[in-house]
Amino acid sequence: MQQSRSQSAAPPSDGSMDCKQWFGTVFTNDKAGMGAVDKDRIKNIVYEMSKDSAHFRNDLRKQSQTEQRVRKMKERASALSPAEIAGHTKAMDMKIAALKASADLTRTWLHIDMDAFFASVEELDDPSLKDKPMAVGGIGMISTANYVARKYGVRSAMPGFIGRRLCPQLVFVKPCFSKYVKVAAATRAILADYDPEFEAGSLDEAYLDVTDYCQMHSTSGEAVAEVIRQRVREEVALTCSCGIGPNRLLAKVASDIRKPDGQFAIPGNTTAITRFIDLLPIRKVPGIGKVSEQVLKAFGIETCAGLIANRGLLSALFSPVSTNFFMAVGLGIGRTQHGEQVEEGAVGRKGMSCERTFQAMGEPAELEAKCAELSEKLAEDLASEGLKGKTITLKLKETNFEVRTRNITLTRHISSREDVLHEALKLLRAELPITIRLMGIRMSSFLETNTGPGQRTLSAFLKTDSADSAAKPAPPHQHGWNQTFLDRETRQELDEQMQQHRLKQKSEQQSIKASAGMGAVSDGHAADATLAAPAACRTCEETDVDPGPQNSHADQLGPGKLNINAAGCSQRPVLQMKNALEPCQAPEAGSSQPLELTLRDWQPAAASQLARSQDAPSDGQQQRLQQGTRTDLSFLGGHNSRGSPEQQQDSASGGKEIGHSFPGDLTSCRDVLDTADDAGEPDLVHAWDEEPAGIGEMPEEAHQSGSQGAAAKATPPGARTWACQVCTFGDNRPQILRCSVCDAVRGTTLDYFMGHNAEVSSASASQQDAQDSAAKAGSRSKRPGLDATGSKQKSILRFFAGFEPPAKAAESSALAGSGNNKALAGEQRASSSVQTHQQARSGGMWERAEGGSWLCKQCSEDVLEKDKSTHEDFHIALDMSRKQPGQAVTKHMQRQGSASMTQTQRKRKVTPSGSRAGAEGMNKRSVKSVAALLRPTTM
DNA sequence: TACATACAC
DNA sequence: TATGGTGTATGTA
Ligand SMILES: Nc1ccn([C@H]2C[C@H](O)[C@@H](COP(=O)(O)OP(=O)(O)OP(=O)(O)O)O2)c(=O)n1
Ligand SMILES: [Mg+2]
Ligand SMILES: [Mg+2]
Ligand SMILES: [Mg+2]
Repeated sequence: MQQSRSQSAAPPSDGSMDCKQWFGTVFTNDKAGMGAVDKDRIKNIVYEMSKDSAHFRNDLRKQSQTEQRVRKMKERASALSPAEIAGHTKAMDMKIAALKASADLTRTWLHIDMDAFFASVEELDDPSLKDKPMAVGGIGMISTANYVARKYGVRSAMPGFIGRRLCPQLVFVKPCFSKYVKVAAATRAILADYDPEFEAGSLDEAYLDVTDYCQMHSTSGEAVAEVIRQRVREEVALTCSCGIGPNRLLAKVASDIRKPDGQFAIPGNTTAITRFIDLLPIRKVPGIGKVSEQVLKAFGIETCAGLIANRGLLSALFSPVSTNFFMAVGLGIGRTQHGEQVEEGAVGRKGMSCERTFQAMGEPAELEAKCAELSEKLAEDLASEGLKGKTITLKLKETNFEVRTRNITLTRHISSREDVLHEALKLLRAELPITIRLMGIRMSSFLETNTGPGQRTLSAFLKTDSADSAAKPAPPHQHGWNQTFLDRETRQELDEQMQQHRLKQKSEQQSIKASAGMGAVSDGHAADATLAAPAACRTCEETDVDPGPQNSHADQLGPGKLNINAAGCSQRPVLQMKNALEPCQAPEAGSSQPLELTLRDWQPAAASQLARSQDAPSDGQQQRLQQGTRTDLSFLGGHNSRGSPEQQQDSASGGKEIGHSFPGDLTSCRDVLDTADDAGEPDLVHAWDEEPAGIGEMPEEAHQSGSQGAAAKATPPGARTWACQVCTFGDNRPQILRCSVCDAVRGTTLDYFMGHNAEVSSASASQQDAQDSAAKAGSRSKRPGLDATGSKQKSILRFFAGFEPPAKAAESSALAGSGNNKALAGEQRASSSVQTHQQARSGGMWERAEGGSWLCKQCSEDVLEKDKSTHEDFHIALDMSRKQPGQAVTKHMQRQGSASMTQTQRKRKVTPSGSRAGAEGMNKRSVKSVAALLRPTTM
């Protein structure tokens, strides 16, 4: 059948092009802020600087492969008979009909994406960068650039030296993930007010289903977007862009249209959707990247209308998965549900890896040493999550940039450094001799621990148990369980238990609340009386509560709920970095310092309160802090870098929706769409590139609160910080914390961590712990709006991967990733609960036992040195569950009054953004990245 | 299961 | 001189 719609006229080409011409597409494709750039100039500069490099030759190699692929497809296409095409078209018509029938246009989704995120955060620290072209990264790699720099063609993933050539005045700033994580946390705290179940796609973006919110408040998605952007501007001092649409795909694509600092809505009617999607360049679709774009263009498909118009051809040439994806995209249909939550004890991730780029090496001894380093690091990460896998993959990138992966699947699951190294070395030796610039090790095929079908889970046990008696469930150790409790699996169960406990308490408390009013609040305060002055909490009570969010999430996290935030309930934002960071680690090489983040404070009232607090630094102090920090880190310039975390996200699977049947028959779905109803004619503006508006200015006062003690507390060299396992485990959890007392949703993992770091003096290690653990996740795979799968990811972060040795300057990689948890581990500290935690940890809870182990004074358990931290976390969690019978929260107090926050979200399966799976209701998501960004710009 | 690719941030 | 790190999905064998 004929396509009723015509694709944009793109002369089908043979897919090949002149070398230079093709290369010109590198870094010149559409990107926000690049509308006015001189693409030819960029093309020439990039080409000239790259043409003799190994990297460029690798690009050519890949390009020729793509061309080859296109040639084959063309051959197949020309061999198709008209009948075959007709058959495929018919099939697609049916598929389209099914998609339409299952489409749900009644939801309202928002996709929020921060503008030039890393760069904007750096501008907060140093406002003088605002009007200068600036890039976050290093001479080796740029993570992102501010909009001023984008005018010169500088952009993400571009080598710094090319950026510098494009713009000689380009200022380089090393990435500092911890700052980005904090800012992201602050932003998310705001988002949670509109959809407590929002899904973070990465550190800088999130999907919100505001359907319920809109209904409840009789408002529209656009209005909500305006409010959110305004709040982000005021409370976080950054601008973001928002896309509003009936599904995730459309919201995601829309968020890029008015960027920066803008929003764009696609109404939920077929007319509007069709108009929008038809003209949308395919490359704008998440999941369609450089290669897919090139292939599709070879068939004359440049905009999404072409996906439908050429449905028969696409069906004949592409796999069903891709074809379905293309049809959904062409119809503007995407997921309309949040990702599904990960089952309790299930291993969410599919794999975990560690890789590093370094100066080329080929010496076996060196290679093996590198392998050992990676094994160690990976083993640590695996241990941090209690994972054991049986497939080890060794990744080698030759000096010509060709990548080789070799893997082996064992019959048993392993996790130790020794075992990992042993297997990795075998894989490595089989490849010798070889000279490489990168090595990586990945573990996958994880052992699913717990919760087997026939296995009775601890939570189930407790549930039953507690249900039978009025007594609160006894803490695990009181049940006579031994130290196996400290194992990760067991901890997961403990987590469940805590959740159940909390749930129960919550319901109890709610009834109490109903009859006693503030009683609960008082109780909460009382619990922590020693730490804080309740007075400050008063303001909280006025905070209005959003019922929805609350009950849906308050209990998710188990123990995690601690509170955090030192600032006091009245101060909204969580951030307050005051004590923040202590760098979790050592000096990173070059990264801009973590401490600076001055997260602002929010409202005037809060500001005044802050001013009073002893921690609140004056503006002057703050500046000094910042400067100091910078200076301190300057020495980094050289070698290692380390990274920090970023964040992650999730997604889930799609479900089916309710049907919308369209009139008529589908022979020509497109026609149906065309004539389909609808009112509201949105004026869709297809102005993909807006002029870069500058980044929003912030009110001076927004820069007040700050970190104060931060700088002061430098972590002693060699000091190692530990992440609170209790709070950490459950990766992927979105980090929102809700104050059980006042219901304010503010904190985040960061805040969280703020209070949980404890230093362990000596200890070995690498401080990378923190970073490492941070998030690693971030994957992406599926086509964003649509995907379907769901896997989880962790998040991660780490960064600074950089170069090692010889190169004096290392670069670090910062990347973006998503992930949340651990990453931050080391960073901050907050005032309140922090102390509690620190006491728990460091305080005299340990006594030397014979044999080198330790005796826990609280439970008399004999614990090994390596398990101390976990054990401490166990007590913390226990403590919390007891104190807070009422609800999720644990405390609400603190010195100047802090709010207790309860973590709100839980992990979800993550479907990468570009997954093609599940055409209609797919899910997906996550990310991360890092960057090598850091090489010193010294050159 | 093994490997390479594509994609996302 | 110089081009990142982590993760998921997909296609093919
Ligand atoms: N290849 C990439 C892409 C992105 N990032 C990091 C830096 C970005 O600031 C952040 C968010 O990515 P975005 O794609 O959202 O880009 P920006 O936020 O920088 O810019 P925009 O205003 O276009 O959203 O992720 C990265 O490290 N490496
Ligand atoms: Mg962004
Ligand atoms: Mg983004
Ligand atoms: Mg795309």
